[in-house]
Formats: sequence, C-alpha cells, structure tokens
Amino acid sequence: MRALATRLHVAPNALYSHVASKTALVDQLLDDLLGEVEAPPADADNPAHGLENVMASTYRVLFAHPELVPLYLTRQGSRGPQAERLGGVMTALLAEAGVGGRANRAALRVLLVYTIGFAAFTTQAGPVIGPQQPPDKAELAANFTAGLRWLLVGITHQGQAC
Amino acid sequence: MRALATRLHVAPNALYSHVASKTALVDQLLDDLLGEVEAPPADADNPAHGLENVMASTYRVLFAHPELVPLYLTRQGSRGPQAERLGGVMTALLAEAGVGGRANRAALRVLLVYTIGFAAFTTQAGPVIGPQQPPDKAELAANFTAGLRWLLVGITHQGQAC
DNA sequence: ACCTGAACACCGTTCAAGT
DNA sequence: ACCTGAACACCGTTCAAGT
Repeated sequence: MRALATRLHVAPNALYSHVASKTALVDQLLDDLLGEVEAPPADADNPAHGLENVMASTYRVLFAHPELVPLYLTRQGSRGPQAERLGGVMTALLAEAGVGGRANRAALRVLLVYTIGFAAFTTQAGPVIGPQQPPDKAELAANFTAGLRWLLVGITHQGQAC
Repeated sequence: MRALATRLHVAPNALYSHVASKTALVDQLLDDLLGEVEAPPADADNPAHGLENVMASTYRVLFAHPELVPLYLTRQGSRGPQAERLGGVMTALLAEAGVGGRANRAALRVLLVYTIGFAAFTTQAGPVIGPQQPPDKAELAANFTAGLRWLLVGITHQGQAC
C-alpha cells in the first residue's frame, strides 16, 4: 500500500478513501485480470476443444502477468464477476461434453488447479523439486498443453473402455 | 519469527544464532516435511503404479500439514535433500515406464504441479472460481486420484493409439 | 555458543482534522 | 468526496554487549 501510494504521489492512508483494505484491492485486481481470458459462449460442436481453448487462454493470461500469479494462490483464486463468468462457461462446456453433476464440479476443480498451478510454477524461475534447468517459455507452454489434453481425455472419456 | 520466539520463551533475535533468515528456516521446514513422503525404491514391475503411490503419498503429507502448503508455493517447492530424493525416485519410475529425456522432465513437472497445486487448492476452505460448496476430504482425495490417473495414463501411453 | 536490550527500517491501518 | 499528519501495533533483522 505504501509503495502504491508513493507511485500515486499521495499519502499512504489516502488509499483508504478508495479501497477497504489491501485484500479487497488485490481481489479486484485479480478478478479484473480474468476479464482478459477469452471464453466464447459454449460451442456444442466440440466442447472438449472449447475447454482446451479456455484453459489455454487462462494460462496465457496468467503467464503474461507473473507478478499477480502468486496472489491467486494466496487469495485462493477469485470470486468476482469475471471468475463467475469463466466458471459458468466451463461448467456449460463440461455439461455439453456429457460431464454433469458431481463429476462436473470435480472436473472443474481438476482443470482449474492444474492451470493455475502450472502458471504458478512456471511463472517464477527455479526448479520445483530437485535439480532442473529452467526451461524456456515455448517448452513450458507445450508441457502445459500436453498435460491439459491428457486431463481432458480422461475427463471426457471417463468410464469408457480404451 | 517473533511469534516463534515467543513460543520458545526467547527474544526474537535469539533465533538468528540458529538460523540465517526466516527464508532459510522455512526452506528447512519444507524439505523436512517431504521426508514423510513414502517413496520406495523404483519397482520395475509396475512403474505407473509406483508413481501413483508416490504422488498420492505426497498429497497426503501435504494435505495433513495445511499451514505449510502455501509456503511451498511461495518458496517455489523445495531444493533440499528430501526434494532431491523424491525427484530421483520419480525420474527413475518415469524412465522405467519408458519416459526418458525431455519427456521425463516434462512429465515430472506436470505431476508435481498437479499434486502440489491440488494440495494448495484443497487445503484452504473456499471456492477456487465461481460459487462452489467446499467438498469434504474424502471427495477431494477421490478427485485428486482421478485426475492423477488421467495424467499417468496420458504420460505412459504417450503417442500410442487408443 | 547462545542469549540480551536497543534500535533500524519497514508494514497495513485508524483516527481526527482539514478542504 | 478526497486528502493530510500523527500515531498504533506490528514485522524481519542487525549490532554491540553480555555469559
């Protein structure tokens, strides 16, 4: 708050005329950023493809704002209107893919955890566990997409013989 | 640090005779906790099953220590001897499952991100995105296992026709 | 080797007062 | 409505000094 106030050439406590607390400010910031995620209305033709697009767009937006990603983890995601909008689109896409009820919520959770988690762990330099070289952006994005597709295959083919 | 010092009935700066900084202390704590993860030496008979067991054990350990999970995210995992041990076991298991080279590192990353991410998002109460009821522990564990299996199927069947 | 008091340079936030 | 100075109750950390 003090750093922000300095950048605005204002006393620190002046911020509290515009925002209730640091937490409230951060929450607004996080939800606003989700507005950049492209989530077109559910396409019944290929819901799995739609889901891949939405999650990939989310990953790209998060990856482009590395400073904010840790805050999503601290704040346990977001609950503003933008988050609601994305959740709605994903739920609809999953339903069109034949995943409803409890499985729908479970799949939503898995996809979000994977996407935000991946963004979090690829946004900062450094290894996750053990000695690893930091891979470049293109390789990370490819890793993300590969894992995402495995999840989507599992989610949409749930219970089917292989 | 001050809270810890109080619990030890000691002045805050006394801690700095035993630890270089708060970060160093946290890093040690995190790596020590990973010592509780059961990671038996790689079993060539069924490496995919071994991977599922290691990741499930990791999830259980993290879930049992909710206060520490956010710190793994802040500290970007861990780099101590215990982290090295787990990384080694996972790499070996993946190699025995026929996943080597670049794919090995990618798979390692995907599995760790998924596991730590899932622990992080299920350790705190509250929705991730949108309006969700907080599910109970058993349901969360089942969700975790389901997603983990999808990932393992994708990782080990990579490139094979379905 | 391990502790202490005192201090430094920070935080987020509140309160009363100004325009 | 929006800002201010002053203050409160915190942080992690350092330094010099004690045993």
